Amino acid sequence: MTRMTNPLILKLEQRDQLSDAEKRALETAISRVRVVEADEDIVREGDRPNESSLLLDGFAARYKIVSNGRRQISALHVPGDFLDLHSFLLKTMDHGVLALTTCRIAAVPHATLEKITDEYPHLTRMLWLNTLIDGAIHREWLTAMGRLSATAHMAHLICELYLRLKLVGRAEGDTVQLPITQAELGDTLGLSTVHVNRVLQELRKEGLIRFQGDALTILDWERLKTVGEFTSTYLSLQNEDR
Amino acid sequence: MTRMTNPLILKLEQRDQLSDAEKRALETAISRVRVVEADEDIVREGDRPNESSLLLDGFAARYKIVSNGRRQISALHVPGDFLDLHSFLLKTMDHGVLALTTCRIAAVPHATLEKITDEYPHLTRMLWLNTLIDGAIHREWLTAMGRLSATAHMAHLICELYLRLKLVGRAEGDTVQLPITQAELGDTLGLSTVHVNRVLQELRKEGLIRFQGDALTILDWERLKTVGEFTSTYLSLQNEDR
DNA sequence: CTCAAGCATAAACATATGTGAGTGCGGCTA
DNA sequence: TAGCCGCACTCACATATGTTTATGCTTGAG
Repeated sequence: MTRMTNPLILKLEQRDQLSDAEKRALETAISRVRVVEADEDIVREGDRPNESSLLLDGFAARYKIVSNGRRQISALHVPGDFLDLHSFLLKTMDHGVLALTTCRIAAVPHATLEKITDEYPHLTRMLWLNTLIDGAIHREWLTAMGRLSATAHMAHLICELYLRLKLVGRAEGDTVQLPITQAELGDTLGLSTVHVNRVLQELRKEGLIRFQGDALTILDWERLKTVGEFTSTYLSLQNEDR
Repeated sequence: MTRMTNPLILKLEQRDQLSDAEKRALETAISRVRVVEADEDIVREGDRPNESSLLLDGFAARYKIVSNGRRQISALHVPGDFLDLHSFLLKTMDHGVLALTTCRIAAVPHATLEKITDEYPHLTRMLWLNTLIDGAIHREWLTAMGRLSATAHMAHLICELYLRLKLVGRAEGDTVQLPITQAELGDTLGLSTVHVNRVLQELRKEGLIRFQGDALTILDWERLKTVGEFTSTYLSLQNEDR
């Protein structure tokens, strides 16, 4: 294959080996690729998709709007992530998915996923695993949101995003491109933009990060991890039989 | 069968029909039943279980402890819930599971689960669905925690627990038994016990609930739903082909 | 080259929720 | 029957974070 490796395969192979047949099944599962511009919806709350979206390039967020227009982002997605694999079985979207930047998105028909569950038990487990890691991240965010200070929470999120981006080859040394506004960070952490700004400045003043434009640089990984009480267990980065 | 229906089957059949063979496979998947006393750990953080725990009776919570001893509960479980089905594929527990009351727990060996994924594709999808609903609940909690007031968040939680208990036959009219302390509610909502107390009193004063001892009564479902901005979509209560 | 838009930043002030230290009730247990 | 313990509940006070409003970059459109 001359084409760049599918980032989903990159991500799954981090967790367990895939056979050639499984990789082929994944590659051929993609029915078409489309581009969604920044700030557009990729899937809407209430939709009943008959395919799931795999993010090939760009950043996306799952979100929900509550009464007075406030928004909560419940997941941030990087290349290689499925945005709504869960819609295969949950059927109705209980939240929307938004492109934070221009996104390249592959469609995987639910009929194909069903066929995979019939014919490839191990690959099925790997897709299931993929959604379980999403769930583990949700739990970690709950803990951070409920019991960490705003500063610690932000440090935690930065640690996670840095690792996840590195995993799919999106880090250059200690730097990653993170094209996300402070307002979006606020919606992710459950904070106001003003407080996001305060907290980022604190992390900068402490010499933990640099964040200029979209370029986020980790200046002191160990201390950042300590401040954010970050341990990577929940990301299941180990390669083992699944 | 003279034995009372397995609450897991009750729960799954709400979402899609199970064949007799699938039900039998589930029933025989249970290797043994044990009892765990209140306040004891059912699974510990760091464990690598070779079986998953199905809650037959009682209340349990997934939790995580952060530095200064603070605790966050990331999931509350009622009969019929799997407590750590995810450990089948995630392998290492990134959080603990605690019995809130005396619990009857069935063990389902991971080897049996693997066999199910090999032989029963539809049942596999139903188990996968089960973990996806856990994930949907996590996202809902994130939204409530990040963007709702403490009062609304509490109202939301009460709506959810009432529905989930009703679903497995644990409601008598508008009343459910909810044996959970205010401190535990605080660890669930990310609040102090003092504030939990304030918030519960407000809901009582508003005539929305009664909460005496363990008996929680919904006095005004519609207004409670409004206050908590509650919609049940995320619980996937529809029966459909999956 | 200019303007407008979006974004980061700032300061003053407001408030929801946390903290610490207690009281008192009800139910076990000896 | 007494005493203890866990738990719900209170009050006074502390503070992390939100709100409002404004300023000035930077960048892209025209």
